[in-house]
Amino acid sequence: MKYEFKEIEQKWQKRWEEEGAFCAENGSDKEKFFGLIEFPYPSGQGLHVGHPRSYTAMDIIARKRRMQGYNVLYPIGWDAFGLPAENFAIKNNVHPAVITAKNIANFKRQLKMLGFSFDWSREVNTTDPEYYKWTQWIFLQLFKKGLAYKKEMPINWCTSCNVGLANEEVVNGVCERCGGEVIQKNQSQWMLKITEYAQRLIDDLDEVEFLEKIKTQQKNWIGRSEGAEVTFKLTTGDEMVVYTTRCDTLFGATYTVISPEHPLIAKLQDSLTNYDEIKAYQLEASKKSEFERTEMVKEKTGVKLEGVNAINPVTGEEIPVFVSDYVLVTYGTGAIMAVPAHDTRDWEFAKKFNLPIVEVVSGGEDVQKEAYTDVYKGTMVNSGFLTGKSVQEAIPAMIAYLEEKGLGTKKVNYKLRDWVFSRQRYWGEPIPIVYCEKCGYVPLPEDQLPLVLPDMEEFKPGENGESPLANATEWIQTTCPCCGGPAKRETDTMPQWAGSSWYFLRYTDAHNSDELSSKEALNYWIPVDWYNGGMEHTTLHLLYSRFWHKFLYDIGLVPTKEPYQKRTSHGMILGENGEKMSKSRGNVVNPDDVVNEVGADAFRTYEMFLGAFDQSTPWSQQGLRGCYRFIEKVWNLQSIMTEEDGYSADMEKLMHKTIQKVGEDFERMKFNTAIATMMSFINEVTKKGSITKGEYMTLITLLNPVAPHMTEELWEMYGDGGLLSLHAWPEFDESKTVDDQIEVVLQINGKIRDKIMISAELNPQEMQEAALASEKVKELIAGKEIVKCIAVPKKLINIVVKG
RNA sequence: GCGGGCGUGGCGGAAUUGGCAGACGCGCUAGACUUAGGAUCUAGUGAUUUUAUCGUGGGGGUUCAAGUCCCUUCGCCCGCACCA
Repeated sequence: MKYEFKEIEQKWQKRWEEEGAFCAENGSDKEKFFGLIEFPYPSGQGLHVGHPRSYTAMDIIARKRRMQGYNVLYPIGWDAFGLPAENFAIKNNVHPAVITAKNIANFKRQLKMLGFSFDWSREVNTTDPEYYKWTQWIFLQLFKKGLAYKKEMPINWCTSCNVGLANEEVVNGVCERCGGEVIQKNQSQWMLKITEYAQRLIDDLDEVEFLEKIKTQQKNWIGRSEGAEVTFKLTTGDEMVVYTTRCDTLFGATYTVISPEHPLIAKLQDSLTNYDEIKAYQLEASKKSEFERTEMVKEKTGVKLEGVNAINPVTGEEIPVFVSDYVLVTYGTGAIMAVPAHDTRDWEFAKKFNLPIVEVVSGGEDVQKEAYTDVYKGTMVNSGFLTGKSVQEAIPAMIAYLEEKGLGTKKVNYKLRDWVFSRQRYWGEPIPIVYCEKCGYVPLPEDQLPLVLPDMEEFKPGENGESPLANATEWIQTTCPCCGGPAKRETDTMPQWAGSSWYFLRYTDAHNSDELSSKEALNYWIPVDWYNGGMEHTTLHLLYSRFWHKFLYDIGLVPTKEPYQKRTSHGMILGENGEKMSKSRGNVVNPDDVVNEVGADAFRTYEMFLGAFDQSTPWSQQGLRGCYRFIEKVWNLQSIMTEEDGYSADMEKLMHKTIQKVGEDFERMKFNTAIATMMSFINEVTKKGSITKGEYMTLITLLNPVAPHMTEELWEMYGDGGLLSLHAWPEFDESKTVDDQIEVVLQINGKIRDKIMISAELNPQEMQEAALASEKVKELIAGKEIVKCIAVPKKLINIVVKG
C-alpha cells in the first residue's frame, strides 16, 4: 500500500479536531501536565522552520504525557500586538487589526497542517479586547501598589521606529527590531518598578529547573553587586556620595569622578571657575548617542572641576573632582572614587590626566605600568589600619569602620533598571489611566475595562514623538473618574512584552469573562511544568513575565512564586549554507513547501533529527529526504508484518531496550538519538525480514509523538481501536533489557587485541580467566610477565604485561 | 575586557560514571532491479605504507585506560559590555 501522506495527514487532523482529542480538562482529578511554547508573533512572512522545532519538541513531550495518563494542557495563542503590523499598516494604509487577522489565519493554517496537539479551544490573542482587558487590569493593580509610575527621563529613542525602547531592546546601541539609530531623549514615560523585585528574581532561581546558562544570563542581567556608599566632603562644604565595590582601596583614592548628568554640578556652579568648560563638556556628552559613548571606550575624556576639591575621608587629603562620561549617572550614585592603582578604567584616566597612582594592594606588578585588580590575592599596603590584611578581610573591616564613623554604609546595587513601559504607538494595549488637572493620574475604574483602542485611519506617530492616539481627539476627551471634571486619556500604549507577560495564565481558563482566570484553574494548572523557548528571550520576556508573576503572587492571585518550573531552550535552524536564515540571504526554507513535498510527519521527524536540540544546525534538504525514507520504511513494514501479537524471542530484548531508550531520550530532549534508536530497530527488523504485529504496534506507539499521523493510520488498521494518541505509552521490563551473553573487549597494554562473548554474570576473576583462554591473547603474552589485569564487568579486560 | 558554550570522518551529528571513537542519517563507491527515478534493494565507506599503525583543534600531564579529568595554547559562536 502506497504511503499517501497528504490524505492520511488531513484525515487525522480532522478526526482529532472533531473528537477534541487534545482538549485539556478543567476540574479533573488526574495529574496535570502543562507544557508551554512561546506563542508566536504572527508575522506576514508566515511560519519559519524555526517555530516547529520548539513546537514539535514540546508536542512530543505533551503527547507522551497524554499517553502516560496525564491531563495535558498544551495551548497556543497569538502575541499579536507589535510594530511590524503597525509599520505595514502605515505603509499600505490598512488597519493593523486587518493584517493581524490575516496573518493569524495563515499561521493557524500552517500550524494545523503540522499536526500539533494544541488545545485550540483555549486559543488566546493578545489583541482581543477580552484578553487585553486583563492585561490592563494587571497594569491597574501594579499602579495601585505603586509599582507603575510616570517619570520624565532620558529614554532610548529609536529614530527609525519613532518609539521609546526598554534597555533590553537596545542592542549594540541600535534598535533591536529595525537596527535604527538609538538616541537619548527626554520623555515622560510610564515605568514599572521591576527593580523592587531584583533580589527575588535572583533568589527564586534556586527553586526552578532552568538550564544553568539561562539562570546565569538572568543573574548577569540583573547584575547584583555588593559594595559601599562612601561620603566625601567637598571643600565647598557640600557632600558627594560615591558607590564602590572596593572600599578596601579607599586609601588609594587619588581623585573622584562624577557623571556629566550629575545634579551636583549645577549645585556647585558658583564655586566653579571653569563652569563654561564643564557646561561645554556636558553638552558634548549629551549629544553622543549611547552607541558613540560605548564606542569611545579606548579614549577617556573629562574635565577637572576647578575651584573645588574632595577630601578623602580616611587620608584627609584633598583630591580633585573630575567630570567624565565614563561614569554613568544611572548606576550607583553617579559618582565614583577613583583608585587608579587597582581599577583599569581609573588607571587609564589617571595616565591621561597625569594623576597620582598610589598602590594600596601589593601582589601585582608595577601599578605604574598596569592596574592590579585581583581581589583574591594580594595584601593591603599604605592603608593605615588595613595594612597587612588581605583584600577579603579588608573589605568588611573598612565597611565596619565607615559605618562606625558615619562615613558610609554597606550597599547593594543592581544593573537592572526599571522597565520603560510606554510606547508611542497605536498597535498596543491602551494604558488605562486618565490625566486630570486636579487629581493627577487617575486609574480607570475596573468596570470600564477593557479600554478599547479607538478605530483610526492614520497610524503615523505624532509630530514630536507623540503616540498616534494623540490624534484620536474624541477618544482622548473623557471625565475624571475621581472628580468628574474634564480629563484626558493616556495616549501611550503598552510594549509588546505586556501581553506575553501573563498569557500562560489565561490558557488555564481562557474564556472567563469575570476573572483573569478562576482560582481553581490557577491552583490546578500553575506552575507551567515545562516551558521551551529561545535564548533570545532570556533577558526580556522571561524576566518580565517572572516579575509580573511574582507581583500576582504577592496580591494573592497565583499560587506559586515562579511561573515556570522548568525552562529549556532550542538551537536555531540555519540556512543550508550555515548562515542565519533570512530573506536577504535567500536561504529561507518555507514549511509549506516542505510539507507539500514530504508531509508533516517526515518534516517533524527531520526537525527533531537534524541535530542536537539545544544547538544551532544547518538545514539540509538531503537530510530531510532521509527522514522521509525512514517514515516510508516504517509504513512499508506492513508488508513483512506477521499476525503474532507479542514480541518474537529474538527481538524481545531489543524491543525492551528500544522502549527504554526512546522514552529516556525524549525526556532529556535528545530527540535525535531517540529517532536514531528507532531507525536502528527497523534496520534490525528489515534484516530479519519480518516483524510481529506486537512489535509493530509498539514501534508505532513510540514513534507516534514524533510522527502522529502515519502511526495513527497504521493503528487504525492493525491496533486495538481508539486513538493511538490516547493509547497507553509502552512499558518496558528492566530485566529484559540486559543481555546475558555480552561481548567484552580484550586489551593488552591498553590496545584492543580481541573480543570474546562471555556471560554477563562473570566476576572479574572469571573474566580474567576467560581472557587468558583466548588464543590470540595467549600468543601475544607468551614469554611476558603479567604485571596486572584489570577487568571491568560487562565492559573489558585489560592485561598489562612487561618484557 | 567579563560571562556562557563549542571544536570529533566529505557533511549533520553519536559516545550516563574515564572503558570497543565515529551509533543514526546524509553523501559517496560498487552491484542488483528497472516502466530510467530526486525510486528501491544489497554490500562497502575515518586515514595510511593494512598480520599493523595513526587518529576527537595544537602542546604537555594524570591513568592499566582520556573525546571525556588536569595544565597550557589556538580558533569559532552567543550573551553583556566604562555597572566603579
